[in-house]
Amino acid sequence: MTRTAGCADPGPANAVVLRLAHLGQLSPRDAGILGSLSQASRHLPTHSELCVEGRVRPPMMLLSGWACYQRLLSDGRRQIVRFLLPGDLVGSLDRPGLPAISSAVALTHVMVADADPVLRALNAGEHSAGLSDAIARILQVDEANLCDHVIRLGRQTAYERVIHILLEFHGRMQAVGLVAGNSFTTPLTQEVLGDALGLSVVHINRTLQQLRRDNLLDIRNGKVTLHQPDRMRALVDRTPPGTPRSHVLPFDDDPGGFGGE
Amino acid sequence: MTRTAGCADPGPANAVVLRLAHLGQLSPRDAGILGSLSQASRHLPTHSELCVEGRVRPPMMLLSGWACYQRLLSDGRRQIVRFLLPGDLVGSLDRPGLPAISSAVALTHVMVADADPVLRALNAGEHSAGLSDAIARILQVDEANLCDHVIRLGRQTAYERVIHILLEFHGRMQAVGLVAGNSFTTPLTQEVLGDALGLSVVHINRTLQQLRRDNLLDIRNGKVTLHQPDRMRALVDRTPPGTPRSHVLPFDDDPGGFGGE
DNA sequence: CGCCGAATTGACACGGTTCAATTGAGGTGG
DNA sequence: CCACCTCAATTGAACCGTGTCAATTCGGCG
Repeated sequence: MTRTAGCADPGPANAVVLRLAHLGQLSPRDAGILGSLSQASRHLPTHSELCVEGRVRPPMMLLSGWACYQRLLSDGRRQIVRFLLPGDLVGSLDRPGLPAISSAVALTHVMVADADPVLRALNAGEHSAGLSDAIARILQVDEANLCDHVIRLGRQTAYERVIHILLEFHGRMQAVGLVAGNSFTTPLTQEVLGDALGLSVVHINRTLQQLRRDNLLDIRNGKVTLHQPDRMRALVDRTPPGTPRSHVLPFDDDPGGFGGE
Repeated sequence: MTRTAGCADPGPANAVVLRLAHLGQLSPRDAGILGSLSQASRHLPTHSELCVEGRVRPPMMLLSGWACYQRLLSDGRRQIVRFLLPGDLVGSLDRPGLPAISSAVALTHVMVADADPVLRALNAGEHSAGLSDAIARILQVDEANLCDHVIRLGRQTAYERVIHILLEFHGRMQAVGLVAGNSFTTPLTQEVLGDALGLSVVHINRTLQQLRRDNLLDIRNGKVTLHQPDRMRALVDRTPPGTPRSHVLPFDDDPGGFGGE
C-alpha cells in the first residue's frame, strides 16, 4: 500500500485542483467549484467503460485511478491510444454532444466526477478566466502527449518507447503530486504497456530487463522508479517539459541555435 | 489536370465552404465570411513553415495544397504527425495564444487564409451556431484522424498502413470535392509516406508494388487511384465513415449487436 | 546532354513476433 | 495449511517483417 508523498490534503479532488492551479491562476470561486467535484463523484471498478466509441457521454474528470482510451481491431489486436491519469479530463470538454472517438476503460478502480459544474463555470464567462485558461492548457498538453505517442510508435525503438512513455507518466504524476523520490505507483502490466507501445508482451518483457540491467529504471509490483531520469531524457531526446525543441529544416527563417535551460 | 467534379464555384475558398457546409447548416452570413477568406489569402511555396513548434501563431485555414505537421528527432529521423488537406485548419482555433505543438510545413504550394474572421464570428455568439457546430465537427474529425494514425502505427502492418491512410486521404479529398472517379491528385512521395507511416522508403516502395500487383490501387505521377475501395476497407477493417464500430469487451453493459444503417 | 530528385532493386542484418512452456505471486476453498 | 486456480512475468527457439546499404534506373528539366 505504498501511498502518495507528503501532500497536505489528500481529498479526492486533490489531483484536479493541484493540476489546474499549476496551469493557471484559479479564483477562490473556481477552486471551490473544483473542490466540490468530489461530492458528486462515482467509484467505478477496473475494466469499466468510461465511455463507448460512437456514443455521446457528458465529459467527466478523473479524480483518481488510471484509465485509457483504446481501440480494438476485428482480429483482436488492441491499441491503447491515450492514458488518463488522475486530474485528466474524460471526453472532450470543448465539444460536448459529439460521439466519442474511442472507448475509454478503467485500468484500476477509478473515481470520476461529472465535469458539468466546470462546463457551466466556463460558459458563465469572465468570472472564470483563470479556470478557462487552465483547461485550455490541459487540452493543449493532452494533444502534445498524443503527438508524442505518434513519435514513439512511428520512429522509436522499443527501448526508446518505454523510456519515453515512462518519462511522460513521471511528469504527469508529478504534476498532480503523486511522485515521491522519482517513483510512483502504476497499474501498468506488461501487456498494457505493449498494447500502448505497439509491441508484443514478450518484447516488452525483454526490453524492461534491459532497462533494469542498464540501471535506468525499475518497474515491479506496480511501482515505477526512474533511477536516472536525466540520462533517460537524453537518450530519447525529450527535453524537460516546457523547453523548446531543436528541429528546423534548413528553410527560409532558420532560427539558428537553441539554448539549454 | 483532372479537376473537381461538377462544382459550381471553383473559387479558392471553395474547399473550406464545401466542407463546412457538409458538416453543419451555414447561415448565408457564415457562408459569406468563409467565401471572403480568399481575399486575404497568401500563397506560400513548398517547404514553407506554416508554423513552428513552440511558437505562437494565429490560426489559419488551408484553402488549397497539402501540408503536414512533423517532428524531427535529433538524429534526423522524421515523423509526420498529421496531414493538412484543403479545407483544414492550421493551428488550434479553440485555444489560440498557446504555442504550437509541432511544426507544420507545406508539401506543395499552398494558399492559406487568416482564420481570424471565423474566430470573430464564433465569438460573436448565437448568430453563427451552424458555423460553430461545423467547426466543432472538424476538430472532432481531426482528432479521430489522429487516433487512426496511432492505430496504424501501433498495430498495423506496412501493407495495412498504406491502405488505411490512402482511404483516409480519399475520404478527406472527397469531402472537399477533389475526388473524381476514385482517384485524386497528391504530392505524396514515397519518402513522405514512409515518414508518416513509420516505415523506410525502401519498404514503402515494395509495399506499393505489392498493392499494385494485388490490383487494389495505383499511385504514380502524383495521382492515387483506388481500384477497389470496398475491398481495401474490409482489409483494414475501416468502417465507412459514420458507421459505428464493433469492439466491446465482454464487460458489464455489453450492447450486443450493432446495426449497419 | 547532363543533372537531380524520386523510384527501384538486390543482398544482408536485425529488431521484434510468435509459439510454447515454465515460473512466480496472490486468492480461494476444502 | 495445502491443493488449486488464475493472471502476470519469464524464458528459449525459430521465424519473418522491415531496415540498412549501395547501386541502378527512371523521368523531368535547364
